[in-house]
Amino acid sequence: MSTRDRIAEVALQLFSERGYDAVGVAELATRSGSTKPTIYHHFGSKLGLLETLLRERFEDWLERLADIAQYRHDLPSNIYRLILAFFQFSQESPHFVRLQWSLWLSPRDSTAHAAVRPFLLQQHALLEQLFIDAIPDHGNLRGHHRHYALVLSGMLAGYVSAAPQLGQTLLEQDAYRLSKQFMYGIYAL
Amino acid sequence: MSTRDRIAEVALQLFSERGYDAVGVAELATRSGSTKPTIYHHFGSKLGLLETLLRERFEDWLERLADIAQYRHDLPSNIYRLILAFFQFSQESPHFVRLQWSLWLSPRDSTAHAAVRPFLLQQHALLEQLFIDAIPDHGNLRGHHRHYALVLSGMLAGYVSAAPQLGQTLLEQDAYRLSKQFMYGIYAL
DNA sequence: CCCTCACCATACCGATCGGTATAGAACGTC
DNA sequence: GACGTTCTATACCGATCGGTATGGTGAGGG
Repeated sequence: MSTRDRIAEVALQLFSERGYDAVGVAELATRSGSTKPTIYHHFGSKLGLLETLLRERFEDWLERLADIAQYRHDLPSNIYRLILAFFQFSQESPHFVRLQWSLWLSPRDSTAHAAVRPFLLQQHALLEQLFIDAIPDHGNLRGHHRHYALVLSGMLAGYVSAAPQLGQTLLEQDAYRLSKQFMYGIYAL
Repeated sequence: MSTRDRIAEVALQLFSERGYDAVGVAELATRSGSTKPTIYHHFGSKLGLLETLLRERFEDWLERLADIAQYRHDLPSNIYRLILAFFQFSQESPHFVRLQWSLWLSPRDSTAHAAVRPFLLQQHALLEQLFIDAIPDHGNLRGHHRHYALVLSGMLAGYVSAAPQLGQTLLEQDAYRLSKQFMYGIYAL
């Protein structure tokens, strides 16, 4: 693994564990077995490091997500597969997932929030679009696609981020339960 | 308003807007029309200021919440009133609510997260207890009280925090919709 | 052979960080 | 009138912050 990639990985881990502001460039250098000049050689600045990190990770993830969120006249299947994907992804890359959600709710005017914001808006837009596309088959979604997108991502953020803290693991069975719960919540309204 | 209270208020606002780490004590002093020595006189340290702030605000809020979350054999009413309370509270004290949720998902090992953690665990416990108490009347909650508490607080955190960012306002009608959606999600399982 | 590029090592920069020392002003209470 | 408490003002501390300067090594490609 290249020095560049080692730096990015260490940064991802430390940022997700202690927060962007609380981690100094000097520590990133030593922990990745590298030096400050090397970091600035590759990423230009501390913020550039964060942005690069997020961009590279989000590219793959948003591509995956776009496929899963593609409406195919079976909304329950979409919802289930979405939730499952988030669960699996947070087991593949727990640091990245934790970082993304923590930055999502992090203070509006923080440096770090500004860096994720565009990606999270894209992600949110994918969810909204799913609900918009499903309107012809599910009339009671009309006018409420934003509401449902918010609820879904809120549910996911809270569940995925907080569950590990409470000793709860993310199982397929939970994904199934969540999707059922969410869908029946739609049918009923 | 006393100097002490002005400091606390300014701190609450700045912490919620830019984050605990990103706000210096010097700025808190000037913005509250006071000085650093005064801040240290009242709160001992920057962290002490945050802790005091959270403790005082959470005392009232958790008391309110405990009353609302008291099970009275009408779970839908509990859920609706809980959601409504969160909506109203985030209009009364938007800074505090934003701060609390952002710290909830903030990195596990950050200084600031450690300061809210006990309060948020208390809050979570109130929700879990509600679902536990409702088991005799709603058998399908059995074994899943933690699941439902997580979903509810996740829904609330995401909705309350993200909605304003997307230009969505929090209306009573949304609270009603959320509670219905949540309850039907329970009935169905 | 030479140039570029990825990298290392050390040392430094000015600015800001959290926190304190010192000294004194305004205040109500005994 | 002495006293504790709540402040203000100024100046300072060592440590750490993000970022840079200098000077170099070693490998790959034209």
